[in-house]
Amino acid sequence: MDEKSFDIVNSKIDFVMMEKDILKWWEDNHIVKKYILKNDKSSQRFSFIDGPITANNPMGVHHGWGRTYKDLFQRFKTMQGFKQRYQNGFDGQGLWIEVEVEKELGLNSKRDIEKFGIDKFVNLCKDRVLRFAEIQTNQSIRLAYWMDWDNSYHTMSDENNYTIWHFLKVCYENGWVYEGTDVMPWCPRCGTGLSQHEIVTEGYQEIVHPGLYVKFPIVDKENESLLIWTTTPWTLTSNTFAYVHPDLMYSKVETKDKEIFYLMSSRLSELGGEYTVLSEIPGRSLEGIEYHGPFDELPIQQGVKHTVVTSDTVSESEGTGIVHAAPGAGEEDFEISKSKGITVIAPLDESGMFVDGFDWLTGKSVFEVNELIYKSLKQKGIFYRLEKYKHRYPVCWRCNTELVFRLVNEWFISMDALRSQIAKVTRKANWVPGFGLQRELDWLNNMDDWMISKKRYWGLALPIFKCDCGHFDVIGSEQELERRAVEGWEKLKGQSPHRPWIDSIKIECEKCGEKVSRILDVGNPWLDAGIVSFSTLGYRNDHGYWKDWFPADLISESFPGQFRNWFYSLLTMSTALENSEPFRTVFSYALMRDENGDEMHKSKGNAIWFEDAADQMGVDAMRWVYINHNPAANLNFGLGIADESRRRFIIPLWNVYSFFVTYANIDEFNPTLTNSIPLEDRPELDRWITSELNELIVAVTESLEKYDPANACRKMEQFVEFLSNWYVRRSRRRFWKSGTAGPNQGDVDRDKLAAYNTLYNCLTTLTKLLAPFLPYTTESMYQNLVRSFDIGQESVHLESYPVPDLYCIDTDLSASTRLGMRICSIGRAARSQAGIKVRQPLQELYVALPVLEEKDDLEIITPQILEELNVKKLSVVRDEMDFSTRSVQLNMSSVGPKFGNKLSDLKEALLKENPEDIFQQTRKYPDRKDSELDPNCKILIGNFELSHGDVNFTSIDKPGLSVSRDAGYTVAITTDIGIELASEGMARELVHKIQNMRRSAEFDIADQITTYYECDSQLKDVISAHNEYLRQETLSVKLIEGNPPESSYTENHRLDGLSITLGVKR
RNA sequence: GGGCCUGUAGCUCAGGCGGUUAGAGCGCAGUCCUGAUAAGACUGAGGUCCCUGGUUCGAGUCCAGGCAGGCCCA
Repeated sequence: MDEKSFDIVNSKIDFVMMEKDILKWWEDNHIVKKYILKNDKSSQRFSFIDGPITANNPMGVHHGWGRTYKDLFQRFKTMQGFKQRYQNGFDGQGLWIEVEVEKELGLNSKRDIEKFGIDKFVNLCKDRVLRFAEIQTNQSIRLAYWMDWDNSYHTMSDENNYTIWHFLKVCYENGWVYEGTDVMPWCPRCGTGLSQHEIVTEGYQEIVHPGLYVKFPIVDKENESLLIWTTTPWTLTSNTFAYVHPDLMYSKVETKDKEIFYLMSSRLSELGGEYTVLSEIPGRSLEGIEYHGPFDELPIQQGVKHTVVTSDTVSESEGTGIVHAAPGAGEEDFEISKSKGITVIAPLDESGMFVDGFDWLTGKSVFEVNELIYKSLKQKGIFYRLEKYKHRYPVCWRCNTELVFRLVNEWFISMDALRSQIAKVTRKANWVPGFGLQRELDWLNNMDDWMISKKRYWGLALPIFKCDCGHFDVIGSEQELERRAVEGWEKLKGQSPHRPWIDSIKIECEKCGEKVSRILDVGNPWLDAGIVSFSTLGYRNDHGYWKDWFPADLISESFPGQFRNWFYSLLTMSTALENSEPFRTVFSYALMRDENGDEMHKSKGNAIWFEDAADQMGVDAMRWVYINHNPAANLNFGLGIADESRRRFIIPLWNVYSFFVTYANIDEFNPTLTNSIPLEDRPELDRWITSELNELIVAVTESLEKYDPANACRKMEQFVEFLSNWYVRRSRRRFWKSGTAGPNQGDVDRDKLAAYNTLYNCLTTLTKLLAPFLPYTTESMYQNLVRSFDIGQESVHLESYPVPDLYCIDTDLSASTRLGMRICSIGRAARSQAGIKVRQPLQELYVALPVLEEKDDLEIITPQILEELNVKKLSVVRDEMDFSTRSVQLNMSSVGPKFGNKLSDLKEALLKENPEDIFQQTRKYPDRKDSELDPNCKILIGNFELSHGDVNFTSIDKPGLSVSRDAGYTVAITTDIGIELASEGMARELVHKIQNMRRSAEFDIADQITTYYECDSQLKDVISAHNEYLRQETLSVKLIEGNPPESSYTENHRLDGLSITLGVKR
């Protein structure tokens, strides 16, 4: 005899503790390793490429969201038998890391770093990355994110950097790499330019600047000036021209003080005092006018001729309509100066200090000169007016320093040749959600050339060697570097290809033979992440392997930002190298907010740390929240929502499981015995839930394959609701009743065994179906349900994903059951309306259906409705006149297409008819009261001829019944309770009381008892009439009249005003 | 200024092809259950489906134009 049984399931389980136990069990038994090797021999592959996580801080819950998706899809494919790589990535080069290390060291400028030592600094950056990579790894393991953690890639790895070199070499060979001068946003604190990517969104703040009005005296005209306006007084030092709109009108005005100003007619309100307009001219008439610059006395301004030019970029909405231009300090000014060939003065060094040639300003910071400039302007008599001006202005996204615009030399990849090609490649990928494609194309259209250089320390060493003769070279590999190195190779040997070690290398210029050094710039970090679909797959050294895994079947990241960052760099690099899409599907999702919908910020205190969340809500509850959410919408996340998901889904699931185990042990159910009941021999309730289960497998599999996991969650919640609130509830008595389901085949109750077979199948299938979603809960259930009997795989995560058995799907049964549930719901409403509780049996239930064909559906489910609603008889009412007055409606979906625009005439005609007459026209034998529907009937309404499907009948209830309606269904119950029914109701009430007493007396569920009663004769009659029933329901071997003995558990009760003393004894 | 997304119950959100009386969860009100029990179930009250116009016999759904919010880019 088999001694095995299920472990008792605690229905008040502490999920967090359970998860920690499971986690330890996985570790002790090396389950992750086995999972990763599970499909090693499989010929099917699924290539997921991980977007590297910045290893700079511990994970927050928002990382958990994205990583849950990554894990979900990989687990799903694993269970389906696909071989995968499971490689996680860490992003570790760049300014993010530098800034944190600077903070740790208390450094505050590039000079500080250089004094500290670039080599030490860079090593500390590497250390920091490794430190947080380890922390994030452990956090991810807690999330049950199953990756090959010993094989994570780092963007700072030699291979990653060298593969970027290769990419740059290809760009170079195509002539796409160039050094450009540009005026660009620059952070004086960090000493580096910011790329377009970095400031477009996060990088703006409302800042108050001076709004300064200055006179530019016109050469050779007494008292005549252009009036200009600027918010950056320091740029006046580098003014080389001014510009006006060619077509808009400008006014020449005279003030009280006899000064003459030129400014745009629509901006005259900028003038302080009274004035007279002398004349009006279009802007182009001002073109060529020469004026005295505001800082002509500075050495750097010597020989600069200042003139007015035109440009249609001049705004009518601010300033004076005459724009002062300092092309060395303003983007737009620079563009215009380039096209007109005007002198450019670049005033600032990389820390924002004035360079030589600015006399008393030289060496002063751009942030400390405003007052001095006002003073100087006043001395020269050209200061006009100063006010405050509030506007959006770019700041450094890391340190919040106001950016300045600065003329710099930077390195770029030209996008002109690539742009349309990238767009083609972009269209080949499947974007989820769909609008992602449009977003990406939009970005590509607007994208300038890609600036790839940064004047910092920790990052990709750009392999560009630029000679004084003007020639530059790009090195494409470590071998090429070694071959070409004429100096410094020994300094790099044994080090990673980073600054400062690589800076010692010199090569020989191909053009002039001079020794050439590498430019000091490091690379844009999106190069680092964009190359991973090559570098991590052995593109350079194992091309066959790369071909096996490229392009990725899936990548997944949050979409804000990634269109212009990772998605963009992946697409660009893949297009340049292979003219191929780097991924087939990109699954992206929105932003996480706090529970109130506010942005999470560390400083605001509403950010949630991953560990706190895991320990408070449990990982599975978190995961369910994540997956259950529409990824395209922001997720408002918090403790409350996780609790809700646990209450709504995980606990009901657990309770069903706990219920099953409780009774399965009592009845010695053993899943390994071969005595299971064939499905076709099981009751329809079993066949129904099995049908639903198989439909669920179909739906969940489809949803995951379509990357719509939230829909899978909805379906599973619906199923568990069905399982718990219909299947188990309706089946309870089958589990309670006597007889076993165990090994003694002799007294096996077949109906009971069928119930166990069915529920067991539902639960074990669910654990597999849910394993990718809730890895802990399903493992805990699986170990008990399956492993307790030494069957199945070692872990649920080593199982195959369930495959539907389409043969089991019975849509008619499904429709019947749903109809039954609906009728019960309406019936309960009718009961509650009449104030009669379900325990009181009632005589009859009348049902009227909106569609007569549904009568067949109803028949199968009728016994269950009777039991559920506790009524003796159910009648389908065709003639609703028994309890109501008839009315008729048109069935629009069938009558619409038939009659089209004559429908309003038909409606009018219908109003004139008697609904009862119309009803009779649909009957086979109109003169007989219970006549059936005539399927071929013709209904005449006015001039219209309809068939029975074109109309629906409904009715209004009569007294004597309690009637309730919903969605076209009408249900009526009889409310008369005769003596018989009342007695039966009281018997039920007694059962209920005795069962409560069993509990209070702390008897075991299966204990047989003796029950004593002492009461008046009316109740005695009830008890004797229902003696058998009472004993069965309460497991009472004997039912004894008389006062309960001392040893029994005793209570006094009142039933319908009658008193009774009850005693129960084991 | 251009592009994209969103607008449905007090809150968070579902609503395949246009079709009879628009759904769920939470919250609220009331009731039940007590052999899944620090759970659970049921019933009820909540809707101008952002507005206007159009197409159609029929629009939450399709089209156009607004309004509001969000995102992306000038």
